[in-house]
Amino acid sequence: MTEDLSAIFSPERLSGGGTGPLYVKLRRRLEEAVKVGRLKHGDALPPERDIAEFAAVSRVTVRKAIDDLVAEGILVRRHGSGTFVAKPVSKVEQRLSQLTSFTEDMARRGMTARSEWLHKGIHTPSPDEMMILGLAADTRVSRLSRLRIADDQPLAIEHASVSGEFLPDPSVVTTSLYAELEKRQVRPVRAVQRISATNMKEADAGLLGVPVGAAGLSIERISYLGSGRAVEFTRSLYRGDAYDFVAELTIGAN
Amino acid sequence: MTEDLSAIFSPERLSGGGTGPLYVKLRRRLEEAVKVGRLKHGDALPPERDIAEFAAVSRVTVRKAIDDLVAEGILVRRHGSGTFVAKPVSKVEQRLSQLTSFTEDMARRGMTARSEWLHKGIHTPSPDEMMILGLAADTRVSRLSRLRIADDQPLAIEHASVSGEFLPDPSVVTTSLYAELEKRQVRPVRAVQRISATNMKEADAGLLGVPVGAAGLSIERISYLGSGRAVEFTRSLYRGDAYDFVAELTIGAN
DNA sequence: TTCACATAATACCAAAAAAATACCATTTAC
DNA sequence: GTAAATGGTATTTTTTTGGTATTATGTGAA
Repeated sequence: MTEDLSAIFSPERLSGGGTGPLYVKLRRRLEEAVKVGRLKHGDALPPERDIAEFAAVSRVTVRKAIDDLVAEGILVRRHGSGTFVAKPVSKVEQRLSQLTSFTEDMARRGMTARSEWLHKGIHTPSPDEMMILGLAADTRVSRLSRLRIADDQPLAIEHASVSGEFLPDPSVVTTSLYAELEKRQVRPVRAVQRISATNMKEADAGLLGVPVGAAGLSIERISYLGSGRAVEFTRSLYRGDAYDFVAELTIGAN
Repeated sequence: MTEDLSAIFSPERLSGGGTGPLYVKLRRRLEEAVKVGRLKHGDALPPERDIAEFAAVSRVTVRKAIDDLVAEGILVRRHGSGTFVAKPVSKVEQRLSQLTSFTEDMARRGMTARSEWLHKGIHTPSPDEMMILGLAADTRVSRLSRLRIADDQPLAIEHASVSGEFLPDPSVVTTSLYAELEKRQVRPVRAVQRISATNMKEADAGLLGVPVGAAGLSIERISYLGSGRAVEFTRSLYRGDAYDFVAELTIGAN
């Protein structure tokens, strides 16, 4: 995408634009352009060389102006590709995204968390997985099951299903599924989860060390790419009190 | 079929044609030609090698331009045969409805079909709808329920849920939901459906005029945009024999 | 003065995208 | 069946773009 250089970077505007060093003036112009919405989230800045030539300053000066905005998280640089306006991350989003991490959740309650793997494998998708992840019958799905343990007490069973396209080999996952997906450039930006109460069946109750029929907290989560494509489907069963609500989770980019 | 290469791909038009990489310019030319009707549906594009030679670029550049248009469904490639302008989407949509349309399905069995609306309304999404359609809690969903009647015998109950984003006002739907979505440029290109048997509950059995507990055919369908985004979620309950399978429907582009 | 430091310019490095080349696989015509 | 035509793909080269080290300059404080 090509910006109108003159509107933001014209030398006249710079020379007349307030006080201080050149790079500060440039930074103010950029900051303003983003704030006003002249540069929208996702937009590419012109190449540094173009800005420099247009504003009649050296490229390093341009870079210095951009440096500050990158440090503030307003801009994002990608080597060899360009500089882009970052996506704003709201506080609500940050708060909600914390809900997905078992480890952090336990830490907030003053517990130490670990987990034991029950299963990692690649399978033909079940009808549910086909429906939810939008898979064809001849594709594969990676399944990961683990027992979540807090303070040496088993607390939850977690079953994750990921399209094989995004995670061909589940054995590479050691701690965080999201971290592994991130490595593969798969970045879910949004998740919807349902939390409800259920009575434990024998197998689950046994693993969690509670009597059959005890109340459990069932959490189903589907996470989506920016395109709307479903990436991952996780069913978790927690020991604990019952409540029921639906939360929308937006995971901040970058 | 031979096209007039110079009209679309001449190097002069490319060098002067706007900004950006070569393949973007080429793509714009092609897009324009199809939109204006210079290339009509079914027409063959010239071979990639010819376009490349004529436009004085490499074949891979031509391919990259075509890639995008194929992804958008505007062009179709056939290995060893050629690249063609895709049929207008209405035709494609028709093929989807051929596989899922109650009316056509009944016609194929020699029955005359009609339907009675049970409900049309806009609602806050249920947990299921939020999960499946990927909706936030503060969005809306259109629900359409009807009784499908074949040869004056009630045969099925159908509940459709569509994201309000795609269908803000369900009352405008008279016969075909897909036709209405098509009007709004919403074109699902893929659907996954699950068909299974169930025992009828009292309410459904009453509507369908069968005894409580009679076997019914439950069909759940989710249709997706090309991007992978879920558009519509339909649950149908048919009278009839029982079978269970998962079907994937891909809309062929030729 | 002279040192310290911020500012700015020059020159070169590295990653990514764009484009070109060469070869493979499938379809169609004969 | 064979050969020509056509789309498919892997590899390489070139160009574009951000990253960094080095040098020069100006300004204020010891």
